[in-house]
Amino acid sequence: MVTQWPTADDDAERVPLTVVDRIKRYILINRLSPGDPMPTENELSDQLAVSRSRIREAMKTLSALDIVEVRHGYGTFVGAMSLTGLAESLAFRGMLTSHRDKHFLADLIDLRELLEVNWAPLVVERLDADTVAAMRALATTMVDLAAQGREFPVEDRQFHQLLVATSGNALVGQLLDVFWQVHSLVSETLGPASLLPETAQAHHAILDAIESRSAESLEAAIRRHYAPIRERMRRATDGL
Amino acid sequence: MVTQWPTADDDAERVPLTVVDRIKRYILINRLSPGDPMPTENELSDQLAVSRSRIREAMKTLSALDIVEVRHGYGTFVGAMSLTGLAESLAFRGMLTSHRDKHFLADLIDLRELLEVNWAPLVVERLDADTVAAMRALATTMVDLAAQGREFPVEDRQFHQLLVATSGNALVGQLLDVFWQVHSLVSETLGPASLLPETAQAHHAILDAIESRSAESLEAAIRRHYAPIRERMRRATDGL
DNA sequence: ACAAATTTGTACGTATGTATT
DNA sequence: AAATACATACGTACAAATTTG
Repeated sequence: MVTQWPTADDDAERVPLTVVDRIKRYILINRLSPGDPMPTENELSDQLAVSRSRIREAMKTLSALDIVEVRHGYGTFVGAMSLTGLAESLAFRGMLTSHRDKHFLADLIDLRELLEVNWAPLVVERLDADTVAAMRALATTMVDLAAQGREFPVEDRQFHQLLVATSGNALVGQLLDVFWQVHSLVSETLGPASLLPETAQAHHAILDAIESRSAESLEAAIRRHYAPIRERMRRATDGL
Repeated sequence: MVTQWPTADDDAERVPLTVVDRIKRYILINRLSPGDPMPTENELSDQLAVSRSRIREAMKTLSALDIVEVRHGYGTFVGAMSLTGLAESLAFRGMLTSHRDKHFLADLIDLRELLEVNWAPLVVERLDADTVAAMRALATTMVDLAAQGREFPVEDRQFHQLLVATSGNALVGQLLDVFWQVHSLVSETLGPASLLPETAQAHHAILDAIESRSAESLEAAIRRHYAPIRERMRRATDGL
């Protein structure tokens, strides 16, 4: 097995592995995949020779990182190792510090824009008509909702997921989705939404650019999409 | 049993908040900052009317996300909400799946390169001479170590931290550092390092480009820096 | 340097709630 | 509908670590 484990040189300094690490090692050694069942807490308690409470506390840690997934009354399974923990941590950080630290949301928006813009050439080249049609429907729904003064989080999130899916980089897709969630949660604390129609319309503009097959237009459209979002942020943080 | 959760100041909730959420709410409401002391486990157990084991399990979750920081025998404090949880989760995902899913490390490298390249113009414009000198010293150390066949993780990490610090985007700096850690950990499982001299020398080339004040050269130098890293990855995954 | 006090860490037993078959 | 397997919850006792006097 690849997992390096006490190789002669560290028996003086040898600190016993934590329960968390031993459970991780169990998953690694047994080559488990996401979704595979883990031993029950009682079995782990026996195998690792620690109490149930210790196992449970370790499972809470692993579960927070989505390394395991606990299904109440049924069992524990290897998790998908998604970025839900990052979302939770960042969202809390944003809610706690965005009053004092206006950079946080700004940095987040900059990152979102940068990552989306970066794949503009690829998107223009590869985005297929069906996906564009689906995105067009979402954009239309957004405009309708905005006209009624309603927000459109579900549509917006899915739109951006489809946009970045073309990149072929799964990690970026997951990261951007996390940033979307964090932005959505934190911006709620800044008061009611504003500039809804402008934001909704910006999605149509993005699709127009894609259909015009111009990477430059797409980049510009994406940047324009973030303008009203930044403007809203500016208004909110100015009023401190 | 369920002893109705008795905090009188908020009762609009249909489904009772989890212990984790109630502790988060405590931090939010009391406007605590990272480093501020939390109540002891016994106090929280009394205040929230749940057993200490429950409190401890919630603390494990919060601690995994660095929302609280627990110090044995001393107390619990509000955490820095760093990205350590992300690093742990991604590193484990990489170690578990990189054998089967070669995209993971590739996506990670692409992201690192993209983020560093993006701020090349700013770096060329703003990186001060002192920082460049410090980075030069690091690069020289790297070359020396490489010549002895030794690796240089500490120097490499610090080099890239200094490089991206210029961006002014703290979030990007933290993310890149996480990616560095994950890459470092996961690539260990691919076998011994290779192409060390090339990689070390690439850092000098980056500094040369910065001193030549050309954003284009810097971008090219950064991309060349990642070439031997990708090459090593290719060799490792080809041998599956 | 020592000891006491405080606080988190570990263990275990028992009872209860919950999802699946 | 019942049985089973499993996670959730509580309480107590003691161990280990850290600060403070």
